[in-house]
Amino acid sequence: MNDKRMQEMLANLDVENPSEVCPIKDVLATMLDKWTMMIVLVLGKHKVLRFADVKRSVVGISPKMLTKSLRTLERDGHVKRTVYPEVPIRVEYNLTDQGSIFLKKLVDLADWIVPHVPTIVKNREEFIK
Amino acid sequence: MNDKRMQEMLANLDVENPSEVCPIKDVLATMLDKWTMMIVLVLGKHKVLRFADVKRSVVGISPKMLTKSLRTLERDGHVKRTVYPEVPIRVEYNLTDQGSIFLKKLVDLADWIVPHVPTIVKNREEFIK
DNA sequence: TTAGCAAGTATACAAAAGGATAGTGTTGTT
DNA sequence: AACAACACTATCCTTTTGTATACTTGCTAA
Repeated sequence: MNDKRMQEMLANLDVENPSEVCPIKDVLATMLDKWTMMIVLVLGKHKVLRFADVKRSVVGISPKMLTKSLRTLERDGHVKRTVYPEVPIRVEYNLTDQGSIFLKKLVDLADWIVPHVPTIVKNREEFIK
Repeated sequence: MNDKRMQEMLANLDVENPSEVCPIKDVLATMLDKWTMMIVLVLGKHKVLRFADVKRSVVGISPKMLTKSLRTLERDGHVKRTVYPEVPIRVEYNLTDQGSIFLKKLVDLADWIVPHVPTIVKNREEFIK
Protein backbone atom coordinates (compact mmCIF):
# COMPACT_ATOMS: atom_id res chain seq x y z
CA MET A 1 0.00 0.00 0.00
CA ASN A 2 1.54 3.30 -1.15
CA ASP A 3 1.17 6.62 0.59
CA LYS A 4 -1.54 7.86 -1.75
CA ARG A 5 -3.68 4.76 -1.12
CA MET A 6 -3.01 5.17 2.59
CA GLN A 7 -4.25 8.76 2.53
CA GLU A 8 -7.35 7.60 0.63
CA MET A 9 -8.10 5.02 3.29
CA LEU A 10 -7.54 7.54 6.05
CA ALA A 11 -10.04 9.76 4.26
CA ASN A 12 -12.50 6.82 4.18
CA LEU A 13 -11.96 6.33 7.88
CA ASP A 14 -12.81 9.95 8.36
CA VAL A 15 -10.24 10.04 11.11
CA GLU A 16 -11.22 13.39 12.42
CA ASN A 17 -14.82 12.50 13.12
CA PRO A 18 -16.09 10.44 16.06
CA SER A 19 -16.82 6.76 15.42
CA GLU A 20 -20.57 7.19 15.92
CA VAL A 21 -20.65 8.92 12.55
CA CYS A 22 -18.19 6.54 10.86
CA PRO A 23 -19.54 2.98 10.54
CA ILE A 24 -16.15 1.68 9.40
CA LYS A 25 -14.43 2.74 12.60
CA ASP A 26 -17.40 1.46 14.56
CA VAL A 27 -17.33 -1.99 12.93
CA LEU A 28 -13.56 -2.17 13.44
CA ALA A 29 -13.74 -1.18 17.10
CA THR A 30 -16.38 -3.85 17.72
CA MET A 31 -14.19 -6.52 16.12
CA LEU A 32 -11.16 -5.48 18.11
CA ASP A 33 -12.86 -5.75 21.47
CA LYS A 34 -10.91 -7.84 23.98
CA TRP A 35 -13.42 -10.69 24.47
CA THR A 36 -14.42 -10.70 20.83
CA MET A 37 -10.82 -11.24 19.74
CA MET A 38 -10.29 -14.01 22.27
CA ILE A 39 -13.34 -15.85 20.97
CA VAL A 40 -12.19 -15.51 17.37
CA LEU A 41 -8.80 -16.92 18.37
CA VAL A 42 -10.19 -19.98 20.16
CA LEU A 43 -12.61 -20.65 17.32
CA GLY A 44 -9.63 -20.42 14.96
CA LYS A 45 -7.85 -23.02 17.00
CA HIS A 46 -10.67 -25.50 17.59
CA LYS A 47 -12.86 -24.83 14.51
CA VAL A 48 -16.17 -25.82 16.17
CA LEU A 49 -17.09 -25.25 19.78
CA ARG A 50 -20.19 -25.41 21.94
CA PHE A 51 -21.13 -22.64 24.35
CA ALA A 52 -19.56 -24.37 27.35
CA ASP A 53 -16.41 -25.16 25.34
CA VAL A 54 -15.89 -21.53 24.44
CA LYS A 55 -16.47 -20.61 28.06
CA ARG A 56 -13.79 -23.08 29.14
CA SER A 57 -11.34 -21.86 26.49
CA VAL A 58 -11.76 -18.16 27.10
CA VAL A 59 -10.56 -18.24 30.68
CA GLY A 60 -12.32 -15.83 33.01
CA ILE A 61 -15.24 -14.83 30.79
CA SER A 62 -18.67 -14.72 32.43
CA PRO A 63 -21.75 -16.20 30.71
CA LYS A 64 -23.16 -12.71 30.28
CA MET A 65 -20.17 -11.38 28.35
CA LEU A 66 -19.83 -14.62 26.42
CA THR A 67 -23.41 -14.44 25.19
CA LYS A 68 -23.07 -10.76 24.40
CA SER A 69 -19.84 -11.22 22.44
CA LEU A 70 -21.07 -14.28 20.56
CA ARG A 71 -24.25 -12.43 19.57
CA THR A 72 -22.21 -9.50 18.31
CA LEU A 73 -19.95 -11.78 16.30
CA GLU A 74 -22.97 -13.56 14.85
CA ARG A 75 -24.75 -10.31 14.07
CA ASP A 76 -21.71 -8.93 12.27
CA GLY A 77 -21.25 -12.11 10.24
CA HIS A 78 -18.00 -13.35 11.75
CA VAL A 79 -19.46 -16.38 13.51
CA LYS A 80 -22.14 -18.92 12.62
CA ARG A 81 -24.44 -20.25 15.35
CA THR A 82 -26.06 -23.62 14.74
CA VAL A 83 -28.77 -25.00 17.01
CA TYR A 84 -29.39 -28.75 17.21
CA PRO A 85 -32.74 -29.25 18.93
CA GLU A 86 -31.67 -32.39 20.78
CA VAL A 87 -32.18 -33.05 24.46
CA PRO A 88 -30.36 -31.50 26.07
CA ILE A 89 -30.04 -28.82 23.40
CA ARG A 90 -26.74 -28.50 21.50
CA VAL A 91 -25.49 -25.20 20.05
CA GLU A 92 -22.34 -25.00 17.98
CA TYR A 93 -20.27 -21.98 17.01
CA ASN A 94 -17.76 -21.67 14.21
CA LEU A 95 -16.12 -18.92 12.17
CA THR A 96 -17.70 -17.92 8.87
CA ASP A 97 -15.49 -17.30 5.83
CA GLN A 98 -15.50 -13.62 6.77
CA GLY A 99 -14.56 -14.50 10.33
CA SER A 100 -11.69 -16.65 9.08
CA ILE A 101 -10.25 -13.76 7.12
CA PHE A 102 -10.58 -11.58 10.18
CA LEU A 103 -8.69 -14.22 12.18
CA LYS A 104 -6.00 -14.24 9.52
CA LYS A 105 -5.53 -10.48 9.74
CA LEU A 106 -5.40 -10.70 13.50
CA VAL A 107 -2.83 -13.48 13.49
CA ASP A 108 -0.86 -11.61 10.84
CA LEU A 109 -0.73 -8.58 13.10
CA ALA A 110 0.35 -10.81 15.98
CA ASP A 111 2.96 -12.48 13.78
CA TRP A 112 4.50 -9.11 13.01
CA ILE A 113 4.50 -7.85 16.60
CA VAL A 114 5.96 -11.04 18.16
CA PRO A 115 9.63 -10.20 17.48
CA HIS A 116 9.08 -6.75 19.01
CA VAL A 117 7.42 -7.99 22.18
CA PRO A 118 10.58 -8.65 24.24
CA THR A 119 11.81 -5.10 23.55
CA ILE A 120 8.41 -3.64 24.34
CA VAL A 121 8.18 -5.56 27.61
CA LYS A 122 11.67 -4.37 28.54
CA ASN A 123 10.77 -0.76 27.69
CA ARG A 124 7.67 -1.01 29.80
CA GLU A 125 9.72 -2.03 32.81
CA GLU A 126 12.21 0.82 32.32
CA PHE A 127 9.67 3.48 31.39
CA ILE A 128 9.28 5.84 34.33
CA LYS A 129 6.35 8.25 34.73
CA MET B 1 -0.26 -18.04 5.89
CA ASN B 2 -1.12 -21.74 5.81
CA ASP B 3 -3.06 -23.62 8.45
CA LYS B 4 0.04 -25.07 10.09
CA ARG B 5 1.60 -21.60 10.50
CA MET B 6 -1.74 -20.37 11.80
CA GLN B 7 -1.84 -23.10 14.45
CA GLU B 8 1.74 -22.24 15.42
CA MET B 9 0.80 -18.61 15.90
CA LEU B 10 -2.28 -19.56 17.90
CA ALA B 11 0.03 -21.64 20.09
CA ASN B 12 2.29 -18.58 20.49
CA LEU B 13 -0.72 -16.54 21.47
CA ASP B 14 -1.51 -19.12 24.10
CA VAL B 15 -5.15 -18.52 23.35
CA GLU B 16 -6.43 -20.43 26.31
CA ASN B 17 -4.59 -18.39 28.91
CA PRO B 18 -5.58 -14.93 30.10
CA SER B 19 -3.72 -11.99 28.56
CA GLU B 20 -1.99 -11.10 31.83
CA VAL B 21 0.18 -14.17 31.35
CA CYS B 22 0.64 -13.72 27.58
CA PRO B 23 2.62 -10.58 26.73
CA ILE B 24 1.80 -10.90 23.03
CA LYS B 25 -1.94 -10.68 23.63
CA ASP B 26 -1.34 -7.93 26.13
CA VAL B 27 0.75 -5.83 23.71
CA LEU B 28 -1.85 -6.41 20.98
CA ALA B 29 -4.79 -5.45 23.18
CA THR B 30 -3.03 -2.23 24.18
CA MET B 31 -2.43 -1.30 20.53
CA LEU B 32 -6.02 -2.01 19.58
CA ASP B 33 -7.51 0.25 22.21
CA LYS B 34 -10.03 2.74 20.80
CA TRP B 35 -8.20 5.99 21.58
CA THR B 36 -4.81 4.52 20.76
CA MET B 37 -5.97 3.56 17.27
CA MET B 38 -7.49 6.97 16.66
CA ILE B 39 -4.23 8.67 17.56
CA VAL B 40 -2.25 6.36 15.27
CA LEU B 41 -4.66 7.19 12.45
CA VAL B 42 -4.41 10.96 12.84
CA LEU B 43 -0.62 10.77 13.14
CA GLY B 44 -0.65 8.71 9.94
CA LYS B 45 -2.58 11.45 8.25
CA HIS B 46 -0.70 14.50 9.48
CA LYS B 47 2.77 13.02 10.16
CA VAL B 48 3.74 15.47 12.93
CA LEU B 49 1.37 16.96 15.48
CA ARG B 50 1.61 18.88 18.73
CA PHE B 51 -0.43 17.93 21.80
CA ALA B 52 -3.17 20.46 21.10
CA ASP B 53 -3.29 19.40 17.42
CA VAL B 54 -3.86 15.75 18.32
CA LYS B 55 -6.55 16.86 20.77
CA ARG B 56 -8.27 18.82 18.02
CA SER B 57 -8.03 15.91 15.56
CA VAL B 58 -9.22 13.16 17.87
CA VAL B 59 -12.64 14.65 18.47
CA GLY B 60 -14.01 14.16 21.95
CA ILE B 61 -10.87 12.95 23.70
CA SER B 62 -10.16 14.46 27.12
CA PRO B 63 -6.66 15.65 28.03
CA LYS B 64 -6.45 12.84 30.56
CA MET B 65 -7.04 10.08 28.04
CA LEU B 66 -4.89 11.81 25.44
CA THR B 67 -1.89 11.96 27.76
CA LYS B 68 -2.44 8.39 28.89
CA SER B 69 -2.72 7.05 25.34
CA LEU B 70 0.24 9.05 24.03
CA ARG B 71 2.40 7.80 26.92
CA THR B 72 1.42 4.21 26.18
CA LEU B 73 2.20 4.62 22.50
CA GLU B 74 5.54 6.18 23.34
CA ARG B 75 6.37 3.52 25.92
CA ASP B 76 5.60 0.75 23.45
CA GLY B 77 7.69 2.33 20.72
CA HIS B 78 4.93 3.29 18.29
CA VAL B 79 5.23 7.03 18.75
CA LYS B 80 8.16 9.41 19.22
CA ARG B 81 7.78 12.38 21.54
CA THR B 82 10.08 15.34 20.98
CA VAL B 83 10.31 18.24 23.39
CA TYR B 84 11.48 21.65 22.25
CA PRO B 85 12.29 23.68 25.36
CA GLU B 86 11.02 26.94 23.96
CA VAL B 87 8.67 29.27 25.70
CA PRO B 88 5.98 28.33 25.68
CA ILE B 89 7.13 24.75 25.45
CA ARG B 90 6.60 22.82 22.20
CA VAL B 91 6.09 19.07 22.10
CA GLU B 92 5.78 17.14 18.87
CA TYR B 93 4.49 13.65 18.26
CA ASN B 94 5.06 11.42 15.24
CA LEU B 95 4.93 7.72 14.40
CA THR B 96 8.13 5.70 14.65
CA ASP B 97 8.97 3.16 11.93
CA GLN B 98 7.31 0.51 14.09
CA GLY B 99 4.26 2.72 14.51
CA SER B 100 4.06 3.22 10.75
CA ILE B 101 3.96 -0.52 10.16
CA PHE B 102 1.25 -0.80 12.79
CA LEU B 103 -0.71 1.92 10.97
CA LYS B 104 -0.30 -0.03 7.75
CA LYS B 105 -1.72 -3.21 9.30
CA LEU B 106 -4.59 -1.24 10.74
CA VAL B 107 -5.42 0.44 7.45
CA ASP B 108 -5.07 -2.90 5.70
CA LEU B 109 -7.64 -4.39 8.06
CA ALA B 110 -9.91 -1.42 7.45
CA ASP B 111 -9.39 -1.72 3.69
CA TRP B 112 -10.57 -5.31 3.81
CA ILE B 113 -13.63 -4.65 5.99
CA VAL B 114 -14.86 -1.59 4.05
CA PRO B 115 -16.76 -3.55 1.35
CA HIS B 116 -18.48 -5.59 4.09
CA VAL B 117 -19.59 -2.62 6.14
CA PRO B 118 -22.89 -1.88 4.32
CA THR B 119 -24.00 -5.51 4.79
CA ILE B 120 -22.94 -5.51 8.42
CA VAL B 121 -24.80 -2.28 9.11
CA LYS B 122 -27.90 -3.72 7.41
CA ASN B 123 -27.63 -6.95 9.44
CA ARG B 124 -27.34 -4.95 12.62
CA GLU B 125 -30.59 -3.18 11.89
CA GLU B 126 -32.42 -6.44 11.15
CA PHE B 127 -30.89 -8.48 13.93
CA ILE B 128 -33.51 -8.97 16.64
CA LYS B 129 -32.77 -10.18 20.18
C1' DT C 1 -42.02 -36.63 40.60
C1' DT C 2 -37.89 -35.52 41.17
C1' DA C 3 -33.42 -34.89 39.28
C1' DG C 4 -30.42 -33.20 35.76
C1' DC C 5 -28.36 -31.28 31.68
C1' DA C 6 -27.28 -27.46 28.13
C1' DA C 7 -27.61 -22.95 27.02
C1' DG C 8 -28.54 -19.38 28.21
C1' DT C 9 -31.16 -14.93 31.37
C1' DA C 10 -31.70 -11.98 35.22
C1' DT C 11 -30.22 -9.53 39.00
C1' DA C 12 -27.06 -7.40 42.04
C1' DC C 13 -23.04 -5.60 42.72
C1' DA C 14 -17.85 -4.17 41.89
C1' DA C 15 -14.28 -2.39 39.11
C1' DA C 16 -12.50 0.17 35.43
C1' DA C 17 -12.79 3.63 31.91
C1' DG C 18 -13.67 7.99 30.83
C1' DG C 19 -15.62 13.05 30.94
C1' DA C 20 -15.56 17.81 32.81
C1' DT C 21 -13.00 21.04 34.51
C1' DA C 22 -9.86 23.47 37.52
C1' DG C 23 -5.06 23.85 38.64
C1' DT C 24 0.33 23.81 37.87
C1' DG C 25 4.92 25.43 36.26
C1' DT C 26 7.73 28.31 33.34
C1' DT C 27 8.88 32.50 31.21
C1' DG C 28 8.10 36.38 28.08
C1' DT C 29 4.95 40.32 27.35
C1' DT C 30 2.06 44.55 28.93
C1' DA D 1 2.17 42.73 39.02
C1' DA D 2 -0.95 40.49 36.26
C1' DC D 3 -1.61 37.76 32.19
C1' DA D 4 -1.02 34.60 28.38
C1' DA D 5 0.74 30.38 26.12
C1' DC D 6 1.29 25.48 26.16
C1' DA D 7 1.38 20.87 27.84
C1' DC D 8 0.00 18.65 30.85
C1' DT D 9 -2.01 16.95 36.19
C1' DA D 10 -5.36 16.31 39.62
C1' DT D 11 -9.83 15.68 41.27
C1' DC D 12 -14.45 14.51 41.25
C1' DC D 13 -18.04 12.18 39.39
C1' DT D 14 -20.73 9.44 35.78
C1' DT D 15 -20.95 5.70 32.57
C1' DT D 16 -19.64 1.49 30.94
C1' DT D 17 -17.88 -2.91 31.50
C1' DG D 18 -17.64 -6.96 33.73
C1' DT D 19 -18.17 -10.64 37.63
C1' DA D 20 -20.78 -13.81 40.49
C1' DT D 21 -24.39 -16.42 40.93
C1' DA D 22 -29.07 -17.81 41.05
C1' DC D 23 -32.77 -18.84 38.03
C1' DT D 24 -35.34 -20.58 33.61
C1' DT D 25 -36.85 -23.75 29.95
C1' DG D 26 -37.70 -28.10 27.82
C1' DC D 27 -37.30 -32.62 27.87
C1' DT D 28 -35.78 -37.25 29.36
C1' DA D 29 -34.50 -40.90 32.41
C1' DA D 30 -34.74 -43.12 37.14
